[in-house]
Amino acid sequence: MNNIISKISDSELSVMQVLWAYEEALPMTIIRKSIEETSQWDSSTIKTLLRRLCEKGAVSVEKRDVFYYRPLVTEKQYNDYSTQVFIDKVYRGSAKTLVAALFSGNKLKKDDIEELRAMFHIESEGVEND
Amino acid sequence: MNNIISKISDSELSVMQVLWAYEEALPMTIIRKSIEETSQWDSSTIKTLLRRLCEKGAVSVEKRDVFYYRPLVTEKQYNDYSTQVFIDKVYRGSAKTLVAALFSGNKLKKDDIEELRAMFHIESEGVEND
DNA sequence: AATATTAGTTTACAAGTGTAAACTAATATT
DNA sequence: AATATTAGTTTACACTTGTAAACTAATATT
Repeated sequence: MNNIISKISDSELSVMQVLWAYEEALPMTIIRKSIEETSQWDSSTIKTLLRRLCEKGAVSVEKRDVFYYRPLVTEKQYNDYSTQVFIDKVYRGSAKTLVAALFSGNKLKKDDIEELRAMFHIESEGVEND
Repeated sequence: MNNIISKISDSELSVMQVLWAYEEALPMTIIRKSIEETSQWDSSTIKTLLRRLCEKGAVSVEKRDVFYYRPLVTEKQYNDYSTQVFIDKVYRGSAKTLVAALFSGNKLKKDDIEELRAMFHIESEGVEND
């Protein structure tokens, strides 16, 4: 699975994100229209990306009247894995260092911090981890 | 600058990280020895990576008895920028969503959370941001 | 001095990526 | 029915990346 995830390229990810945004398998038409809203890729490009995603095992196709494409990797799986890879690469594995950097770089707004503090609070009272 | 950073590849990053780990410009000898501790790259590979980093403007060379290599991008610049790119790509720009995911995925240990809570606490009392 | 090691330069080369054109076959629109 | 649009397949092509070999020149070691 992680094997599959690590092969998804940035352009391919954009296509996956469209698939993740809907609940059901999608035909080209929908994918194309959805992507046209934010990018100017030729439909040819989208077709290539879908084909590559299928080859990599990240998407399956189902023949109905037309092909329907369905993600085989969930967004959470992708996000969790690629976050870990990113943290290992840039922050030598320390999630805490990353969060501290976000905080001191003002990437977290006051409201965000309130929310996170509440989360952290519940956790530190109710659960033991590590 | 960001332009330069976005061109640094993963392998090249490993070389940058060696340069960042020292204070002064470094000759090949040191770089090679330092990298040998953790990877089995041929010294040829390291030379190629250094050359590419110079071409990209991420490293400068200074001729003394032998060439000395010096990073032109700081680790903080790199980390900040690449973190932003990552968050934009995966978390649609929301640093808070990323932190929440780290938290609920147990990537933060109890001690980390304590530390971060303390950080957040000071901030939310002392400073207004956004 | 002869040999081994290393720095630096040039060349290589396959795999992956971004981006698409060119076809064919089906479907929709006038 | 003729034409336009679209889905799907095949082919393309330059650029980047990981990884190094081959060569030259300098330096160090025996």
